[in-house]
Amino acid sequence: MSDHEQQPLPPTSRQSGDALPPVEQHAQQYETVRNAHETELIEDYVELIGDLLRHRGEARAADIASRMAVSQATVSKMIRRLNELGLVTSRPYRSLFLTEEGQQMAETSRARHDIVLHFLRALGVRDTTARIDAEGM
Amino acid sequence: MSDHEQQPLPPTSRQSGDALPPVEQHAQQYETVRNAHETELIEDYVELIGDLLRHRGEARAADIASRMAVSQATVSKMIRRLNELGLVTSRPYRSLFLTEEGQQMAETSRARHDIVLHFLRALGVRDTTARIDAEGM
DNA sequence: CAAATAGTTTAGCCTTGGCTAACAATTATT
DNA sequence: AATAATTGTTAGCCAAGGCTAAACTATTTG
Repeated sequence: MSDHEQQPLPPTSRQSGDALPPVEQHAQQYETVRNAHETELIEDYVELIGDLLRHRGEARAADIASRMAVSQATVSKMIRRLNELGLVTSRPYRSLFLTEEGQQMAETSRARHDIVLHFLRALGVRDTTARIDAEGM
Repeated sequence: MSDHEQQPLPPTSRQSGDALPPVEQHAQQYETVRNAHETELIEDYVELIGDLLRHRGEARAADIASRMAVSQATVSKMIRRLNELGLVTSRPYRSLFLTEEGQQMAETSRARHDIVLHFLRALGVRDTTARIDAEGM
């Protein structure tokens, strides 16, 4: 039983009926997904902070907590992380602010979000916002 | 400072230029995303096992490890979980198999995958597979 | 201004999903 | 059959992202 893992297919598109993709490619896909997931949450926080700043002028931990349906403790911890990553500045008991880098990320993230939104709406999908966000598209 | 979190907007679609969605809705979106993430990895494993079974007749831990770019120890641990969840059956040094429930999940997962794929290809996107998988769409 | 309420932080716990290293079992090779 | 190589498991570590409970700070109110 050592005839495993051979046949390098033609590099065309594939769907599940077809044979499996070559190992390296397959592997890289999963790796990329894992990496994406790592930054995704961070981006969500940053984007939300950006939104709060734009619409409210300030971004308090409590708001983030309720909008994310997460405990304040969790937010507090996350803010520390964002701080370490140089994405936000925070002084205790004050509103958060985004650094240059943070703003950059917020915009990118928001832009990506909006593209999907416009796209789906252009296709005539109605009142999708919630679901789109929800399903993490 | 207690004028926070008011104005319940009309329940139409929204994009980032607009005001923020009402808190409960916003919160629920994030919750749904979190839940989705929890099952996502599980589904990936199950789907891959299904694919291996279909295309190879067997699904060994080692193959999963290399295709997922993950250590064998990780796979081993995961298999234990899948077992507890009643998704696979496994005997040491033997191929894995999917339970009824596991097969169900594999199919659903694969179907979802393929829909996105067909969709994008119908739009004329070329050689997208890798990227699609990769970006976790 | 004192007390109550609201917001923030800290400490400590839990689960997931990774890892490496060491060991065990199976399968292949000589 | 003995040895080598491959495969699988176990133990123990780590970081991320949740949680609750308790302590502390600020703000609002009586």
